[in-house]
Amino acid sequence: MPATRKALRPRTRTEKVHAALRRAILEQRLDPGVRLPEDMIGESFGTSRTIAREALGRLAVEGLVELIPNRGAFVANPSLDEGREIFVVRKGLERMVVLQLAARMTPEIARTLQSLVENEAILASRSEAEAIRLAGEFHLRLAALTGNSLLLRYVTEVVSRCSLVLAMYGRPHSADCAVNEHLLLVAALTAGDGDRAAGLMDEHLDSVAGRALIGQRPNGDIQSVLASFANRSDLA
Amino acid sequence: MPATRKALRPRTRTEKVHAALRRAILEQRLDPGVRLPEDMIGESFGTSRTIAREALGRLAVEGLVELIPNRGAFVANPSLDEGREIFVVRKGLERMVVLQLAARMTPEIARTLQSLVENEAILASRSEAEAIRLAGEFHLRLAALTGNSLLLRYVTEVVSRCSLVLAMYGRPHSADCAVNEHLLLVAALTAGDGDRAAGLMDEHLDSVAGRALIGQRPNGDIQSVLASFANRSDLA
DNA sequence: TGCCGTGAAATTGCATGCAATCGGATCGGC
DNA sequence: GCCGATCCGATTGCATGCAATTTCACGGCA
Repeated sequence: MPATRKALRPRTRTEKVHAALRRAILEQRLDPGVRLPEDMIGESFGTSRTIAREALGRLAVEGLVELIPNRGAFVANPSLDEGREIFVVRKGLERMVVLQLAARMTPEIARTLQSLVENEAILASRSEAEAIRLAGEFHLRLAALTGNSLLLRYVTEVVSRCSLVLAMYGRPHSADCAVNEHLLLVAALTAGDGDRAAGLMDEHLDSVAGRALIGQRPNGDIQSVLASFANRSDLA
Repeated sequence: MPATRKALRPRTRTEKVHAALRRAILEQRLDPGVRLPEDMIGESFGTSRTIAREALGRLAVEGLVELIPNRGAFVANPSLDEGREIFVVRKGLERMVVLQLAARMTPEIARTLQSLVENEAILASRSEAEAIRLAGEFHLRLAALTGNSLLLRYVTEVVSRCSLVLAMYGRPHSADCAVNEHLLLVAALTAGDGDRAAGLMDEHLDSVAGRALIGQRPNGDIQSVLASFANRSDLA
């Protein structure tokens, strides 16, 4: 029974708020630089400040939130230079992913990859938020397939922050990934050609990052945004 | 005004305990798997459980502590497989470091590197804890010199966790770095030969990881260990 | 008008308190 | 003697309260 390993741990409120806030930031529902008062977050999720405070502290460790003592918490607001740094790291990490993957390619993984790109083409264009989420999803799946949990964690983080950077400095839709590029990549991977895959991945990421230019659009008030995320993370 | 810099942000107690605990774990003063009760930590640092709790939550995000809901916090206890995963990621990250560094080599950086290895040879063997700290220090400095703060953060994390892994599965002193290997590396770097440096770094890390074998030794009670760290992090 | 104290409101940092949950000891049944 | 149910102490999860700090508006003064 390889089904449920250790999955169903009792999640604490802190974990839920942490996860919900992360989603909200990564889906660009909370603009970079926006202030995140503890009171308001607690109120939005129906908890006390304590919970909000802990969640913010953890998000700060992840680099998604900036915590300034006695001043408050803010959605991370990376400079363009920091954005570039993040992309550099991402490229390095994703290179590891494809190399690892190509090295330990199996028919089963190959099949999984195939179905991945197929589904991607189908789900491609639904909602804006969905598109953003989907853009990173492929890369996350790839990382997950390496079986290296730390690598997955890091890739998750950089993919997240890259979409944040693109939200700030890219034009609209620049966070989207070209499906055909993914297709080429999968072809190289299933062929076990790690070097070629690494090259393709590099190009792919360059093409994503290359779209960085402008784009600015503020969101409405924070509370209404968080309300929708609070619903999703309702305790059963 | 007397040059009281405001650059020094006021550190919160949470941050201090967070940092102190991290040091304690990374210097192997707290053995992997050891339980970390909130009460005891708070007491050790002269704060309430609230602070200890927040610090533990943040350490969990960093992967240095495992947090089990309703059960408590434990010093991370990576399996041998997880240890290998961490080393894989570390090698990839440090490859980025040397490539970046070789690419943007300047006379000043070269000088810094030189003095780094020289000091290293001098300080090499003082105390056990110092040796452990020093082992990672060189790699951290390298990462810092890239100017990429995210890369630095990740390298910091993996170096930390690698020393933890070595504490568990390596023989004593296996966390130490060979100074002469560092010397060769610096030579390649200052020559701007990124590929060669990358190769050397790979070998270097393999030689460190290769020493993984056995080794087991529990530390005394937690409180006495934490006491020394509490002193260091006293608020001035 | 512009600048700089001054004070009040807002917000954070932290401690404490209480209910919920877990682990282990005890005890009874087989 | 071994195993499972039951209770109790220990510890966590979370909310609330209070002091400290920051922010911001106001008003005096040049």
